[in-house]
Amino acid sequence: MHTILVIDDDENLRDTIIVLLEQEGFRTLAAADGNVGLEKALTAKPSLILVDLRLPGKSGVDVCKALRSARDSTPIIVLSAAGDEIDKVLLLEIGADDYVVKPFGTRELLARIRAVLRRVSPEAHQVLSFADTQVDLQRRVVSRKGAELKLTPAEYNLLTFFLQNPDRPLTRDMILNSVWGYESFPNTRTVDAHVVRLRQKLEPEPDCPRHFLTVHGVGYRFLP
Amino acid sequence: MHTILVIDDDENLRDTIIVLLEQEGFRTLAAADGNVGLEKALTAKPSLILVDLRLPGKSGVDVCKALRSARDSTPIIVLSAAGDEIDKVLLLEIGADDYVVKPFGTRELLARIRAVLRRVSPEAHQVLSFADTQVDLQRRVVSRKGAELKLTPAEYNLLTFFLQNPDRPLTRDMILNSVWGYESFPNTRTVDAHVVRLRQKLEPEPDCPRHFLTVHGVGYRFLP
DNA sequence: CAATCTGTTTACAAAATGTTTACAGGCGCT
DNA sequence: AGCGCCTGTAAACATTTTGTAAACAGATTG
Repeated sequence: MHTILVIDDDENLRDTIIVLLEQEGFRTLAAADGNVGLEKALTAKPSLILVDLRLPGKSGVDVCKALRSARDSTPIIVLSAAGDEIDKVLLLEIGADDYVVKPFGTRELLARIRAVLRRVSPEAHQVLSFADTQVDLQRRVVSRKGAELKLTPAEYNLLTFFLQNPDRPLTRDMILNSVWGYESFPNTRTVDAHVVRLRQKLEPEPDCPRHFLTVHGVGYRFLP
Repeated sequence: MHTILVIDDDENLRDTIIVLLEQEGFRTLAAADGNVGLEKALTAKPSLILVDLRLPGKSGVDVCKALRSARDSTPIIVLSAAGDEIDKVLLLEIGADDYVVKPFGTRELLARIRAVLRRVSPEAHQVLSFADTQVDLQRRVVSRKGAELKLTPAEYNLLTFFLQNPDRPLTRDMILNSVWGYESFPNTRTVDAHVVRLRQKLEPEPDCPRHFLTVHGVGYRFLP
């Protein structure tokens, strides 16, 4: 999970951003001025830094320069007020990765953050595999013997749930709650139907399952 | 496609640059010291060389001199640490084409690389292609089997977004954010309509898409 | 070995999702 | 203003997915 450091002296804006980021599942750190910000940046090793250009104490530019000359390459997105003369070349030279002009929309900010994070920490393709099957969780692609398989959303969700809970008997209720969620109340037979579909697509011999096992009287168990 | 050789003894920086370049579609080669670098430069014929000034063994200056005296005219961009006295005259004399001072931003580096490559091989626009279609990102021109295709701005933007994110399911929201921007809030159906238009203009068989694939329940996926 | 319980499979209709077409407003151009 | 092209939306249509029921199969128990 990513931690994002927000350095801005405007308490109101800072809190707004913090709340937004936490809603989106980021961990956050905050600093009200450049010195504190720089210290947190160096000690807490955030994944990304949002820094205001104008700050009491050290300016945003100073923070960037200090970080980069400490050979720290944490990605930085600069926030700049509408009035500020934005010298793009300067920003790039001090090692900023992107900038956003205030006032900015939440979607814009999030999109820029995600874009920078994606660019910096590329494709740590987490690929789970069992037998001759690979599941690429990032790309949402399942392949067997090199050939891509088409899974429906429900099938894919069920499969990832099995993959995350291998080797353990799972009751139909546990599966329903985790895969379908607490809001929907489908019949427990639904689980069976989908297990059948998974077996047909993923088991070498669908009639004699070797991975999606039945635990009589209990539920199912996935064996990698 | 261009191959870029990176000669730098700082493993961290080297890897960062390599990853960046590969994300941008360059092939890469790496070397940690001047001797290895020189050898790779001569044997692998890269399109461009990034070389640190200070290197163990042969310095960056030595590498340049050696290359040029071997009548090799591969363009060279010199990387220099912030503290280094940069003697521009020296750089020009040894045949460097540009230099970048550390710490530099990723965008700056890419811009310089593209500028040098463009200067050296002016014909070589950055052209992405898939199947029998070429997309010239500089000229914003799309052609198929030599004939120019007329795309509207929205279609072109959508196409380039797909080209830059191949092989990965993209949700309608991601597409909206990236292509339409953060300010506008069009209906997600809008994406569908434009995908249809792209398919009609670019797919050999628009009813049986082979490149702009639907991922049911998720969004779309572009397959080169 | 029947009776009973549990799991499997098939088929199907409802729901969700995606495609296509048509169209009206917007924008630039003459 | 008039024209034409681009675009977003809506509505009709098509397809895929999915939950359920019912028939079937296998396991368990007394």
